[in-house]
Amino acid sequence: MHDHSVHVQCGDCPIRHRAVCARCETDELARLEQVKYYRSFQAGQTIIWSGDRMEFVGSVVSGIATLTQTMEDGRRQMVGLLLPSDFVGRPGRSTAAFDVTATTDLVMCCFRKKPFEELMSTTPHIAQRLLEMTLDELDAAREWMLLLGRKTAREKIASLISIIARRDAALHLRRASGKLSVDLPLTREEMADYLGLTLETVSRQISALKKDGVISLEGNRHVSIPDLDRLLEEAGDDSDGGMLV
Amino acid sequence: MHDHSVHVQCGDCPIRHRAVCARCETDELARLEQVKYYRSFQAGQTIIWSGDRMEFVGSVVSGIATLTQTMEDGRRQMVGLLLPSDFVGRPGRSTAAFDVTATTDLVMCCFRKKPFEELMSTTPHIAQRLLEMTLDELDAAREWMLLLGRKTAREKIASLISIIARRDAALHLRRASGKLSVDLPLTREEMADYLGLTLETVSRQISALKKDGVISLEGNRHVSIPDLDRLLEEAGDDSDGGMLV
DNA sequence: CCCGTCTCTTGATCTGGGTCAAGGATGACC
DNA sequence: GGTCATCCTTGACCCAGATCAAGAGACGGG
Repeated sequence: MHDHSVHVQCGDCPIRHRAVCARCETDELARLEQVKYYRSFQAGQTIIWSGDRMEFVGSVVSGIATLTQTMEDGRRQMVGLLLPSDFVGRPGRSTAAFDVTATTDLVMCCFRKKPFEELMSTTPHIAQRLLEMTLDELDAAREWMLLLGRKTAREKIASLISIIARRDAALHLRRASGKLSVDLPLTREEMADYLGLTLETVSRQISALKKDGVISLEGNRHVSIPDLDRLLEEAGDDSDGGMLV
Repeated sequence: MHDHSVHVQCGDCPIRHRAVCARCETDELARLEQVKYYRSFQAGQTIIWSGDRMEFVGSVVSGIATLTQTMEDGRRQMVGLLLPSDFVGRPGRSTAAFDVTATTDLVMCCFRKKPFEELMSTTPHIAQRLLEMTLDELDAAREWMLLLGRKTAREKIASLISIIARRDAALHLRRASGKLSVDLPLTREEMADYLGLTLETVSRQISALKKDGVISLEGNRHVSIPDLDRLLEEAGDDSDGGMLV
């Protein structure tokens, strides 16, 4: 017999806590537990190729993965950035529509798709939670579309930094810890793929923001933000209120 | 007592057929029927402003609506194009994230949000169908991101025409009717907002595609496509197979 | 039929970001 | 500490698409 409270805590598997377990019942958990497994990937390794048959869904436990789309001539656009606790996979679809790649070493908590779908069809909470998560992703994708279609290179960079800062803050529940700083988990090239720019332009605009005192760098990947409002203004977002800190 | 078969047909209300009724039961339909109502909008009228409280969900019965986002300085990006049978609204959210505007005269079939959500929580099929629709939208948004971030103006125009042709074909179940032709339901400016371009560039690229024989125009809004494969090639999509015709 | 309003086209010019090219840092490994 | 590979920066130049501007259709209303 499973101990309910242990399962609600979910150990090192965020999906069960965040996506599935909120108001779970013991036997559902037991069934989930039976089909759950972990997979590790090395930095740079492709997890799923676009068009592949997908036989699992899951969530990121640690590390970072990206969702990208590539044209025949090599032009590449990132269409999703997966941080720990983010969900991957589409119940009801048999093939992947995009490449999923680990950009750092990565651990995922996976569920075989069939049993997961069966569970979903018998447990309304799961479908509802997934719907909520998918709607969040859709909103994020639409903000991203504004960025890609209408923002300048400088605004794109400022937006990316504030997006990462926000997700970071949400993830670590870090509160008003004085100075705000973020580690960029992406190379310049990955940022370029995220933003629809070239890596040279990314580099130039980061240098420009640094020169203008909007951000400062310690090493290539660590950014401090002396004035968050200033950064948000540079990002061209309409007032974002107290999302951060 | 409701006649089940009538409700499965759904009369003039596509949501009930497409989103809700697939495997419905009589009493669910009766409950839905009680909270269902129609609203008409004139061309150009704003249906919902971003940030507004949203007290209904629904689907487009006839006409066309757009989802747009606008920056303070007026730069504008379309982030959704709603054709008949498309769903609007986010169960679980209280405020709208984007402006919804009728670009033609429009009829929507609406459901008050509260009862719809209650129905959703008691009827697994509804949440599952909505999840499926939302995943479709997310896929479309991600294709759109590739277009916005990486395609040239010419590719963007060719993509837009093929997207509209595809949706049109799906909608009207039109089969190999000889020559392929589409009505563009958008002004040049709306196309520009869709594609992240200016209206002048849209006009120029349409002229160029016409000059090169990829499309031909009858009037400003009606496009014929002599060679679909040629158009898809211009759009830069990797092989789309027999999605059309 | 004329008038005003929208929508669309086309031309001339400008510029943000792409492209090409050359190094400079950084860090892992021997 | 040296070597190699990866990542990043900066400069010079160019071009696709934006901007500014003028005018041509299309169309509904009086």
